[in-house]
Amino acid sequence: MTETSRGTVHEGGQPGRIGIGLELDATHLKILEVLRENGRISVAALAERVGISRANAYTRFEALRADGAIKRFTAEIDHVRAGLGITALIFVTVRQQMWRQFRAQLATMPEVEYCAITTGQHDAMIQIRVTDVAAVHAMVTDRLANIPAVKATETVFILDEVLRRPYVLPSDRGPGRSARRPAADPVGGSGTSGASGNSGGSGEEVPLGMMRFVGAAEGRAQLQRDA
Amino acid sequence: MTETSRGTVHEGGQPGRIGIGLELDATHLKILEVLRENGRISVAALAERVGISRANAYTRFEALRADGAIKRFTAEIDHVRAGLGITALIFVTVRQQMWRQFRAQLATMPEVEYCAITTGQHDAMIQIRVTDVAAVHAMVTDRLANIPAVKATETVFILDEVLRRPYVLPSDRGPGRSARRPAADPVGGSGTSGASGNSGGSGEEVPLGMMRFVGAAEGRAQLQRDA
DNA sequence: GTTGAAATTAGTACGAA
DNA sequence: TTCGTACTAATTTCAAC
Repeated sequence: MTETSRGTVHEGGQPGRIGIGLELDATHLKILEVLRENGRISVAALAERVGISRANAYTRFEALRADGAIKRFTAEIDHVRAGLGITALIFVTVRQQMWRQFRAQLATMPEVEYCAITTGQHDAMIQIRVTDVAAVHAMVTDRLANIPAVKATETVFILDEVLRRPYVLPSDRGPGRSARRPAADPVGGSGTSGASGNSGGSGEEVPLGMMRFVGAAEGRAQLQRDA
Repeated sequence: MTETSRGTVHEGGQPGRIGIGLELDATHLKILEVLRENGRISVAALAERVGISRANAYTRFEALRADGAIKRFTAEIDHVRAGLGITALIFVTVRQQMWRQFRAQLATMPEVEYCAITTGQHDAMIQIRVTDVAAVHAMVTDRLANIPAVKATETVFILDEVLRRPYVLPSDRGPGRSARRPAADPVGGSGTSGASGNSGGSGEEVPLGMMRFVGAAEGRAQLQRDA
């Protein structure tokens, strides 16, 4: 995989605007912490739980929303009860120069809940939720296989979802740690963030160098525009 | 992998109570649809958008919540802005009979956002969010490798998150489709839901037979109790 | 960044269709 | 069941400090 998503696919969006839009302090993180566990809490109650005034809470709440630190509020639904009892992961190898088409096709598949571009053996991983096993088969052999951008797939079933946290926050690692300042990690010496000591663990491959990580916001915006 | 999560690990929870707790009709699904996109909408506004009375909306809203069809409300946070710019997937091979320990250890790792038990080459997939690449390395070699239950790992970086839908619903596939009644899938003939025609697609392995799919609710409850 | 008071809105209870 | 209305409690907004 050589061509990732950046630059080639994302023609929209200001290229310069990547970094800082709002300095998140400890109070902001505390707000996010509460909101992540109870997205329907009133701002008044939020203020009380965080320990700030109502007006302050409103200001910060709006700032976080406007800045994009809070993307949206959503309800977590029990897919089994909603009728989608089967979950599967499909690892896709994408033909070069066809990422745009691949993304466009993805947008037309409502059973896809999540899609990420990855390093490693495959190029992308998609997670689907469907009603029965036959639907997985149909998805892979009929819908995905018919996309020219898809070179190969590998499917795996999810037997159980052990854990899903509503979006991890840096404050989870311990109190008094501001965002944007990673602070010394619990390891020993390798604190030279970025492309520091890697490879050699338990068989992971970490091709450092041209890796431009994540940047989920842009990718998501792009796709949602197509959808 | 022989021992999945069911029966061995989940000692809590009523075994008989798996299925129906509430018949979801079209109105219920419509409510979920709205709530999934705007978890903070007022019940009054929800009623208007769904086309029912406020009183009815309150009743159904509470029913969905009590039944568990709505698990919780949460805020989607931009992890990059929150200071967690690196996302990685770690595929783990777990030593037999040690699932319980593996789960317990997972609960102590705040950087883990998601964990699912899978079929295929590996036994579990976990998704982590951290501040830098070094933290991934530390996670894999120090924390995971030191768990006896972990036999091997394989790490992959997420370069871009193309799509994340706030929980897929069956109604996404088309209007007028009730839950719990899959209806004929858009494929041709293989409508014999359950263990029907599989294998032979593009290289996926589907070991049917003893597969007991998903059941996410129980697993999650179990882990959250430990955390 | 905080407090307090007014206006609006949300949540509840009840009777009728 | 679902709807409509009236009542009560809470939240949001806006003001001055």
